Amino acid sequence: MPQSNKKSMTLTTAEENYLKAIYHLSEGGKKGVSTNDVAAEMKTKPASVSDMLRKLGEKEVIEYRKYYGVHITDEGKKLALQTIRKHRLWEVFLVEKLNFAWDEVHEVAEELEHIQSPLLIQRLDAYLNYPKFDPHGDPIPDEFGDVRARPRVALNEMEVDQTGQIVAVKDSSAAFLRHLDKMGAYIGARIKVLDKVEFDGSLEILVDQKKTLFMSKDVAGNILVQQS
Amino acid sequence: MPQSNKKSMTLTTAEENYLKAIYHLSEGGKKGVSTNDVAAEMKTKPASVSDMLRKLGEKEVIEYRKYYGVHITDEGKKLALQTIRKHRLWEVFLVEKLNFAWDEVHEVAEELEHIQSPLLIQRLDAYLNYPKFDPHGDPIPDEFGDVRARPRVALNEMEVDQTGQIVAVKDSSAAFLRHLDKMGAYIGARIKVLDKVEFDGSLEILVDQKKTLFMSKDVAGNILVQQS
DNA sequence: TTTCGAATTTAGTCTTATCTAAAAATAAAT
DNA sequence: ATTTATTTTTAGATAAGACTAAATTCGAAA
Ligand SMILES: [Mn+2]
Ligand SMILES: [Mn+2]
Ligand SMILES: [Mn+2]
Ligand SMILES: [Mn+2]
Repeated sequence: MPQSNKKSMTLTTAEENYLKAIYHLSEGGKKGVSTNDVAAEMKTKPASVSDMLRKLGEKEVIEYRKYYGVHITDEGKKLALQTIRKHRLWEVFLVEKLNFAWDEVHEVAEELEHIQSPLLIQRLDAYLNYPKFDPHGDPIPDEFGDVRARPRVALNEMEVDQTGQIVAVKDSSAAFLRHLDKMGAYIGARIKVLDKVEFDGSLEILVDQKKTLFMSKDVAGNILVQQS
Repeated sequence: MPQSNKKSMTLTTAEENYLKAIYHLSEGGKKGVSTNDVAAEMKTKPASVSDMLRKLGEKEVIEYRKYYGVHITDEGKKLALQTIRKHRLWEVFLVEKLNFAWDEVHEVAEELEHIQSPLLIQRLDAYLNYPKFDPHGDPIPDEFGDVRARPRVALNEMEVDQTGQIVAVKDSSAAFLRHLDKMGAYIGARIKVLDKVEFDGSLEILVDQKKTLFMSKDVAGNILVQQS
């Protein structure tokens, strides 16, 4: 029998991590998420994933048809967004209050997001003054799982002379973030595309109307801009 | 072979909880801690405890001789105090920053204490301004596991006319703490013993030179006072 | 339509942490 | 010094979450 999710569905830490991965892999694409994709994202083996998918299916947070990938259910989406909310609120706390660098917060938040206490999150949210975005520019869902997304475009997609503001990064790895720090790029920076090099697609960018810098197409592809 | 604890010994969450329990049960008494005592403290069965003791013994954080109870080792004491430090720092955070009541913090801190991040604790400590005591008056060990204990006596042991200041509680259960709130007793309150009733050992206490209140011997036994 | 390679699932093993029931050891009482 | 009562340990089971190796299914190519 399927789990009667009358009231509250409780997930283990492992289940929360898998569900979050599935949610993220679902974003954009309408087609199901494959076992291999989940395994890659979670750094586990496909066999382990199959097992977990069965369990998540029984709990009705995903729709699971063997061999055909999974779709997240509404209930699952709500739970995933709750975990994401907690993750991002903790990241804000670490950066704003404990002076962590933005490349130091992810691993710790990955643990903190599993602390079970609605009161804690409610109070933390208030303490942080109800932030709308995390240190990487990602939106923080509200307690009902609603996210207000900003329209944004990858920097490498912009044309010469277009302007905007860096609002987020696609890649939150420490290596990438430290590279941005070194270059002098940061969330909130006003930018203008000065040139796009034919040869390798790299870009020349004007930052805050004073500094110009070059970045590879690859780097620019992981910077998200709100155009203006 | 015993775990070569050359450098850093890492414990699981369950192991940390058991070790903390053993540490607390060790305090005061010089004789070993019994399997049954640990089982009672951990709300698990003695059979489960035996298993865990064997594991903790192999990791050399306790000295384990079958049938004769356990003694915590120096290494074990250091690790237990580290977990206790984290627990109490988080409790301070919850009360001071997130406005939790002192009877609401224990369960959450019981989870937060297992987050693995030396940087996090170091920063949290600084953010809280290096507190020396938690919301229940218990001392917070420093990063080397050193505790500076205050001399203190249970309120029911005091004589009539003696004075002092409430500095801690022995029982941190929500029920007891809420009772203290209702009575108007709190950490830091200046008190004087006005009377000790022959009949049932209950006490009449003057609080902050203005309010008098009656409390049972049982309640007084869980209030710790620094005499003056 | 058959075949073949990749993706996926199943089967079986391992570790951690718990339990119940049974056996063994210790401590206490005759 | 035995016998008993209590405590503790062992044996065997279960559940979660991972793995490897083997079997199965799917879909694309021939
Ligand atoms: Mn996580
Ligand atoms: Mn983030
Ligand atoms: Mn704990
Ligand atoms: Mn405390």
